Amino acid sequence: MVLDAAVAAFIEHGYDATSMGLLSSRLGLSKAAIYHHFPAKVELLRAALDEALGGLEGVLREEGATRGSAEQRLAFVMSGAVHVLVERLPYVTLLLRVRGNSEVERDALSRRREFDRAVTALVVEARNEGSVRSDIDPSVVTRLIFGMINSIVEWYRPEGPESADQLASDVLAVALEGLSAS
Amino acid sequence: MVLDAAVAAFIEHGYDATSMGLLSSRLGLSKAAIYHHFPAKVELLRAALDEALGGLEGVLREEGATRGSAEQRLAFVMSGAVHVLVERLPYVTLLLRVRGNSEVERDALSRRREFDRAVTALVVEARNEGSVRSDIDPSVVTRLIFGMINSIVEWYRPEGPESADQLASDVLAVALEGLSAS
DNA sequence: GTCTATAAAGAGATAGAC
DNA sequence: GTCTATCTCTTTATAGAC
Repeated sequence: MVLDAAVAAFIEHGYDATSMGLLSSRLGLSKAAIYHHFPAKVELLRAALDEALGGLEGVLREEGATRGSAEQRLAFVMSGAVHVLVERLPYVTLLLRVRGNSEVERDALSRRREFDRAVTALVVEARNEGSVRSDIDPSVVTRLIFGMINSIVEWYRPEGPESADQLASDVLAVALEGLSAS
Repeated sequence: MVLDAAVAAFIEHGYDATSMGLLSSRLGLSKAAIYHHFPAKVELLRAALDEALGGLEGVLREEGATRGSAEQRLAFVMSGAVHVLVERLPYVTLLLRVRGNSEVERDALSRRREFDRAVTALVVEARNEGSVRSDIDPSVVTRLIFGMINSIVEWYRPEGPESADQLASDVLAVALEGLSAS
């Protein structure tokens, strides 16, 4: 598929630095043939980012994210984010590289910030509930935890030894209990 | 300074996508003037990456990283990495964006992997010592913790409310004890 | 140490044939 | 649905004047 090849190239070289020429030679197609499928380079980016954001936003709409204690909902969202990240790895990887250099990128950043706000609200709830530590600013906690989760795109490979479920469980353990023994 | 302006532009647009023309207009200099200071675009990248890697490698050479229990040395290295990251924020940010698309980038990635290996060895030591949990693979633990630390470049701003010392202490707390209350 | 001018190559995108 | 050919603009880098 054209989109998957494009996303792989965008990840390797960055969106701006990926030329339609490089893309066409990777696909074994002419540049004109790519323009038959997508009207402009930026539409490839838009489609990929929407795939990633749709997955993350979907987690917040699931029942596990809206029912139960704040602690349970937070754990559900963290685990759900890990699963989306693994299942849509290239798309989420690309999303995390976006810096806001065009309208499409700024729209994606805005949706991403909305997701962050929802998670921070959940951390605040869990904190008021007494299940999350109250000695650190909630937005710092959210950023650190999602920094940990998002960093998975830098090294996780689906064909490797660790399954998505195992990874999600490891992330939850380290995030909730830390790396200290017992 | 030419290098600082270049690094800021590389961070915003990506190295490959930053043209010497953009750089020259930001500096208020002609392109030819930049070539008087640096013989090629890639030398700006090399200088910036060396600044970041030198800082991280320096942490491993300090006394706190070579003396004391593995637990103490690991905490020192984590805290030291946070401080280097804050003090050399643009350089480290650029380092973390490098993907290995040229010889200079591959050299930098290789030095970064060497740093990672040293930290993983420290985690293994701390684990054998009984101070780090043994139910999760040490290289996964290292990647998650440094994923958390490295993600700081995405949001930390020196002019903000949190000092580098406060941040380092928050990171150590979340990394070691997790986000759960008590 | 900085400039203007320019070379040579590559960019995104389109026209029109098949 | 894919091609070749082409347009126009921008790219890295250099030459040579001041």
